[in-house]
Amino acid sequence: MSIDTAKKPTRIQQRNRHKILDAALDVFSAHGYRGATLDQIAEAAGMSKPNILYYFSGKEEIHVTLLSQLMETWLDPLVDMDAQGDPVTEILAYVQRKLDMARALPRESRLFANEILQGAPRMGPHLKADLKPLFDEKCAVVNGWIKAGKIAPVDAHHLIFSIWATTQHYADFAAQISTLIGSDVDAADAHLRRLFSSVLGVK
Amino acid sequence: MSIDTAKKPTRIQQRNRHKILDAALDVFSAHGYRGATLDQIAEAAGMSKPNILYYFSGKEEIHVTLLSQLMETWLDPLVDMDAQGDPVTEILAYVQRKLDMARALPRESRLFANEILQGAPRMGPHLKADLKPLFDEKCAVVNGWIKAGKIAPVDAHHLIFSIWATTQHYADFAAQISTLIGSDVDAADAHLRRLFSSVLGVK
DNA sequence: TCGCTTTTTGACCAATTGGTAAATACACGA
DNA sequence: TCGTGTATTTACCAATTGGTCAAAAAGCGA
Repeated sequence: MSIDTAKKPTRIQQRNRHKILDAALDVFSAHGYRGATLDQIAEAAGMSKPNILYYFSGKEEIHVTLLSQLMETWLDPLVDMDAQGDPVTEILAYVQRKLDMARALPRESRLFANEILQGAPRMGPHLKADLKPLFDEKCAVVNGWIKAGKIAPVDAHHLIFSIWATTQHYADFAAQISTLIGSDVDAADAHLRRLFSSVLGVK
Repeated sequence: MSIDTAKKPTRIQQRNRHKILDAALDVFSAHGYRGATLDQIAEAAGMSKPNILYYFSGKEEIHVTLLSQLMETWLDPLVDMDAQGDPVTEILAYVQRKLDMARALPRESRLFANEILQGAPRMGPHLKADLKPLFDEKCAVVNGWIKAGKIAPVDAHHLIFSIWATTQHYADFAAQISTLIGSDVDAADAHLRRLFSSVLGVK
């Protein structure tokens, strides 16, 4: 019986699919979609290539599965930004959550960056369907805070872009950063806190 | 006679090498090193694959040539930051130059981002040899400005990282940005000016 | 233990890839 | 116009790649 016919997955299936996805995340995030090979993934997973293809219908399905899973956790920090909370606190907490996530999940960050760099060929729909509504909603929240005089009049779109750029930079450009400075973890936190609190109008 | 034996290059050689590098920049920046194929480059250049290999010894040499050429122009905006000028003016002008460059040379930005994302396998030496000294020098300049009380006490390292991240983001993540907002060019300029001037202590 | 399903593998394949060899077409100074 | 080095192409190759198939192995309920 084929695997995807809506039966409850075996414990072996769960474990192996997870092993494959973890190995694939290593390989895809390091080499990009085209640069990754099924043989690399198979070796990293400690399984044979045909066995990989027993659990996934092909290379692309593995990649798409990773991107879909990623999209969920990737949006969480922004989802949690609360329109009812204190604006500056909320925004700075969002920055911190993004930074923590980039540090905890650097492979996911690079997988995402790779996909976007290449024009989001496999994630365009996801961006429009999942990210855009959330982005618009939170921009509206920020603009509401501005109109209420709670924060300085920044451009909401570009404020969020700046937060994404500066936080993900530490994961995506780690190779560059590590050749320029020894890892200086707390300094990044403090710097970004200072950067964004000052633009929001905190004295 | 082989090409690289230190004879002056023919006009045809110059033109074709340039055509190849331009085509390769298209392909490499869109697909990454491993994802790019010589056939794609050949087609984009309007030449046959063996003819490409008549001008370059292989795929890797094309890529390395592009990265070397890029490194020069890539550092220019930072080189021009003048320790003798007005600190805030100098830093904001640097931000603007980086932003202009990301807009004028998005392919180069993505080529660079691709290389760093994958751990800088072909550019590690360049980073240490060219980028690091310049980076250290300019960090010292910024720290000098801070000690002189000319700007607020920011972390020089992370300030520069933030400038790189926010400016290059517009080139590297263009696919994402264009699905979230219609291109809003001037707003990015104004936003980054506000962001960095506020953190530098400008009221 | 038996019998059936799930899981795993070794052998294989067609397409693509980076690269080569040799022959041909071309430019251009004498 | 001719001859020599330059430029280009056609035909090809070995290695790699994503993927298939049938057979073997391993689980597992009865």
